[in-house]
Amino acid sequence: MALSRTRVTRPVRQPRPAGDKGPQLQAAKAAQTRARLIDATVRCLVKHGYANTTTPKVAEEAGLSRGAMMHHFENGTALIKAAIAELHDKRLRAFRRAADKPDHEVTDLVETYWRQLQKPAFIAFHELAVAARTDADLATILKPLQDEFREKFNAQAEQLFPEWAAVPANFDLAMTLSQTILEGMAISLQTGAMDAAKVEPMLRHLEGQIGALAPPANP
Amino acid sequence: MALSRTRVTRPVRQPRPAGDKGPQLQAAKAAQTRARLIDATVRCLVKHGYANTTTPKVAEEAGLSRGAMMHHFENGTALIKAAIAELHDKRLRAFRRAADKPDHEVTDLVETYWRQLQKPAFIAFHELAVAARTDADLATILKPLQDEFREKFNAQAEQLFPEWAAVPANFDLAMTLSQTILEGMAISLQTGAMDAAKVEPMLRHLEGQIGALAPPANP
DNA sequence: AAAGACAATCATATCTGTCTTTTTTATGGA
DNA sequence: TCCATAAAAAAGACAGATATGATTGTCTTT
Repeated sequence: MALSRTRVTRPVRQPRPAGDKGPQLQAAKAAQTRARLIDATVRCLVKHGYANTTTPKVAEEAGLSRGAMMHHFENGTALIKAAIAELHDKRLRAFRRAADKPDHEVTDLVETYWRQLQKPAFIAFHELAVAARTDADLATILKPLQDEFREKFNAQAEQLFPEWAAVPANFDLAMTLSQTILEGMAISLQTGAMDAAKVEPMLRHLEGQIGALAPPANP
Repeated sequence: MALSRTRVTRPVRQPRPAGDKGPQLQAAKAAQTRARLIDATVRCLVKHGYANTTTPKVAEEAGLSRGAMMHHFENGTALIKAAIAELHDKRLRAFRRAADKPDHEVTDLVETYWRQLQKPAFIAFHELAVAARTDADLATILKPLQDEFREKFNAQAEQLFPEWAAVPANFDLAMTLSQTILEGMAISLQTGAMDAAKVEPMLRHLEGQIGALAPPANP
């Protein structure tokens, strides 16, 4: 896809004619079509990788003509931006949903996040992250979201397990350790750099580590 | 770069005229030029990523015309193959060199491998690994080398620290743990998914973990 | 009738592989 | 020793393929 260099000349956006209530039913259809295109983009990211996620492929995946696609997204960059926002929200929603369940064990966080990492959203996001390393424009979009995710991730955990507040250094280490190991394993599995048989022992070891870092239990 | 689909029709290569001893000095120059092109390829992988590592860019990076380049490598695929082989050898050589030094501490392995992961070779290799996820031809080339590297990596460690043979399960876990954490951190740093300040604590924690998994010391 | 949704086509740019031409280098005979 | 010549190295030119953004046209909804 390779984001086209940011334009300097901004196309003038026509202000809505005053008194225009705007369309009603077509708006719903348009939103649906946009969603379809965004979904198709994510699927393409997973199937073909960022570099081979081209506008014709996305259009075909969505079952639309390229022209129709360009009607909803003025260019490929806009489409990618929308897909990134959708992925980001999806990751946050999945995480929040998991946090809303009662009876949290510390190891639940590990299991939950590990399951999340198996889903397409993470694969797609990693594709984007790798591409962003050599694509400044993409990095500009992605970086704040990465930071926000990590921030909310930590905040969520902090709120879920308040007893860890007594050992902030341990908390920090446990979080970094979990993220590094789980994400590292997910990527290694994807790229074939790791044997799937080693996953289970690693998960158990990580859980043990977190237990060792945990503050003394309240009786 | 996107490897072109493997050709079925092989261009006929003219056999060397009988009795031809072949060039002597030019062979050296050719090898040097080939090396220059391979180096340029690796630099391009690091600078522009796999997807944007095009034959014109490599030629420019090497200070050669594209025609000259195609003289040494019949197509882009051949160039990538050569670069992969070079990267693989480089990683193995660096590792073997480190192993040849005397007085090994267990933590030396951690430090040594971590330093290796900072070098361009690993970045380039990861670019290839990610691309290989959605490029079957590239995967075919890469997979055996990844396996071989991991195999030799483990064999090297096994030979360097024979006392671990007493606790094979621990050895296995320590190796996987080290590889996952270190490679995971290296990637996270590259993709901006991790704060550089967290690296040191993680390294120390990993070293502590390895110490805990180690067999009882010989008095 | 006006605007939105969708489709088809066009012009441009870039990468790729192949082919042809020029320059350099090596080597054997005069 | 010197030069003629053939092979290697390097450069340049070309056509095919594909992606992109923009333009134009058609049908449907409001």
